[in-house]
Amino acid sequence: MAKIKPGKNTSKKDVIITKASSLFRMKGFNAASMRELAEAVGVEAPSLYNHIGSKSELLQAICFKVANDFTSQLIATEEQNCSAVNKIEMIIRFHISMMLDEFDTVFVANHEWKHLQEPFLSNFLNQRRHYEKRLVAILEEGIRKKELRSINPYVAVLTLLSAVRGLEFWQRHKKNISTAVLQDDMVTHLLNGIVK
Amino acid sequence: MAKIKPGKNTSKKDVIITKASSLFRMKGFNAASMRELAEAVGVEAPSLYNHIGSKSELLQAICFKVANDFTSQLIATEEQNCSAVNKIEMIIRFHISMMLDEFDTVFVANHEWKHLQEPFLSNFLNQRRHYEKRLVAILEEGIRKKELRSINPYVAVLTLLSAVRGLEFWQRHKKNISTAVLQDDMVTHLLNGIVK
DNA sequence: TACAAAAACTAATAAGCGTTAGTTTTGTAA
DNA sequence: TTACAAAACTAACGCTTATTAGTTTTTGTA
Repeated sequence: MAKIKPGKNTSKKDVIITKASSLFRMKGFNAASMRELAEAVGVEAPSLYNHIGSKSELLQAICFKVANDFTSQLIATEEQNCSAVNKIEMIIRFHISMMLDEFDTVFVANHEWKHLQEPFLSNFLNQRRHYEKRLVAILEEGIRKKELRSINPYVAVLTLLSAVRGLEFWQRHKKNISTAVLQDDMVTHLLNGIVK
Repeated sequence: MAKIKPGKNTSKKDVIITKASSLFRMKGFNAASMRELAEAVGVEAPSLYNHIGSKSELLQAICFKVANDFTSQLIATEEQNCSAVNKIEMIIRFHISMMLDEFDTVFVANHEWKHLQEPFLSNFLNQRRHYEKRLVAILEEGIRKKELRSINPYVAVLTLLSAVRGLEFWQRHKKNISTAVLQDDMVTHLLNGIVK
């Protein structure tokens, strides 16, 4: 018997993907072995293949789950009837909460996408590029409407996304500051830097 | 004969480390093989061991070179007789220029330190933690002297460092914007966000 | 020109990898 | 209780890895 039973709405495949996210984050995709993953799941390595197709498939599942989550949220934000500044704040807050709530998967998508195989690698990069372009468009709108300083929107998007990504280092300081303060301080820092 | 000769002041070991930086950045430490590295250098794999001790040693050389560069510059900055805001700007600009001029090595130090072996792993993390604490101290000084808003200095340091780190994605846009504009825009964005 | 050291080479090793094949155990429903 | 399918197991394959051993070639110097 497996030591870890999947719950009612959680297939064993989901359990494997969750454990893989944690393992890939901690050791990196290449350094994490299927034998280690199997031990974390509570089975022998070959048994994993009753539920998944390959190691690569696990990375694909993780990366595209994250990519789709971000894209969906962006669409929802674009449809909102509010100022560009408000939209940017919503997006920043969403990124922050994803970094905190879906840490393992977001981390893996951010760091290990490199090891995706074609055509998944190209797909993933295209999706990310497309996402960034839509963020730039929102910033350009804000600049046009004089809500924002006339900075280079590419640089600003790069700065925003990278700053939020940096929450991967947050684990260490979690105890000292509440996540509410964290969110507000980051939004303040990043928005004040560009708002007129 | 080796295809690539070391120059006057460049030992073959230096050539190997440079090629390793590039390879580790592109493929990751684990995915990059010594055979690939040897090919890049222009020899057979075992010949590398006439110049280096191990693959791990290469990663150590790269990571600690970068760590020491940053620490040296921080010391020089701390000794300057100027405001906290000025110091922060100097540090931001140094980080940006390192990201642009020493791209491969900084990238590897940022992404692949995980694969350092003990005691090097602990050393590296301690050095980084120490570095961050000294940045926090500079920010605290700025807040105390009312140069800066009263934000949480840990959050601000995290935001600054992460934003600058994000320049690893810069390669793509290099053609569109000059590095001077880039530097100024980023400094503006990040400093305006915290300066009173 | 001869000698010594440096650095290249070929061949091989042990270990670990993802994965497959074939078999046995387990859980479910008739 | 029997039968079937899902999922576990053991054993093993072919491949790649970093690295070592032993040998030959190249290089610099006396």
